[in-house]
Amino acid sequence: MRNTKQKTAIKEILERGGHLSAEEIYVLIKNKMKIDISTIYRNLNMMAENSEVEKITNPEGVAIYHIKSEHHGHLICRSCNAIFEIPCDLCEQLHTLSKDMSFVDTEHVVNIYGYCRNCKGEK
Amino acid sequence: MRNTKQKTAIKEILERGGHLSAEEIYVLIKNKMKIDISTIYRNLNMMAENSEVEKITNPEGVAIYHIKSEHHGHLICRSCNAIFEIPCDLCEQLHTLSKDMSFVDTEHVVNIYGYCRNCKGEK
DNA sequence: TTGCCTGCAAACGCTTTGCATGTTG
DNA sequence: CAACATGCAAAGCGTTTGCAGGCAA
Repeated sequence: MRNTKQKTAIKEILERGGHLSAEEIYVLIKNKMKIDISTIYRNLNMMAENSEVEKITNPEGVAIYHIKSEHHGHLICRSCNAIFEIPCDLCEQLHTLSKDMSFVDTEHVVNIYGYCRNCKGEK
Repeated sequence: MRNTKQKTAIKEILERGGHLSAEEIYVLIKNKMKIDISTIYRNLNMMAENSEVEKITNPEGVAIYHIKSEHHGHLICRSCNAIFEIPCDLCEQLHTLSKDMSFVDTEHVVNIYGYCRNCKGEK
């Protein structure tokens, strides 16, 4: 895997810690250098295969990327689409559940949907 | 919301208890009657708004529909894409977590990815 | 210099939408 | 009869892919 400035730019943005779509990353980078969104997808998918980043799907079906970190859950705001991380103390329980179903678990996702502190009033 | 045979057919299929994409529902119905896939999408989206069915997104980003039931989690097989339900005893904990973040939770999703009993050998 | 990476453009798959027609209540 | 649901076709959107040229090693 070769180093390019596009690749570096994508990593830098993700290392700020956000949860971003390819489109959002694209907008942030294209002001500063020439880049195509297909390059972003290609790099993100590679990084996901290398387990450098994690790919989740938001309620609208759009892929969201963020650097891989400790097991955690997501709070997803139905109003502004913000995603917050929450610590996940449930790993053991989920692993046990899987074993009960003779299922080999490689990963789990805990998503809580609702309204964040800023959007509470709206519904 | 008016009754039509297309609507009835969609409901009947979902009431068998599966987790299906619009395409899969379409294939099952079109052998028996004239139906267009847009009709299926329109009906599923209506039912989702009425909270009759639940809409989740599989790892490939495809919408999957199933009748709304007790809170539960999903075991999702990365090999054959089968989805199994698991009882969810975690509701209270998730609700507490949300409150700690001053987040108003309306719903949560617990997805465990891995390999089901049939596909275990493959990875 | 070699071969991986990029930009560009086109294709792809899932989902939605506009419109004329058919069906329900 | 009026309102709504349907089929059809086309558009929309996020994502992927083929290809020729460019750049890193």
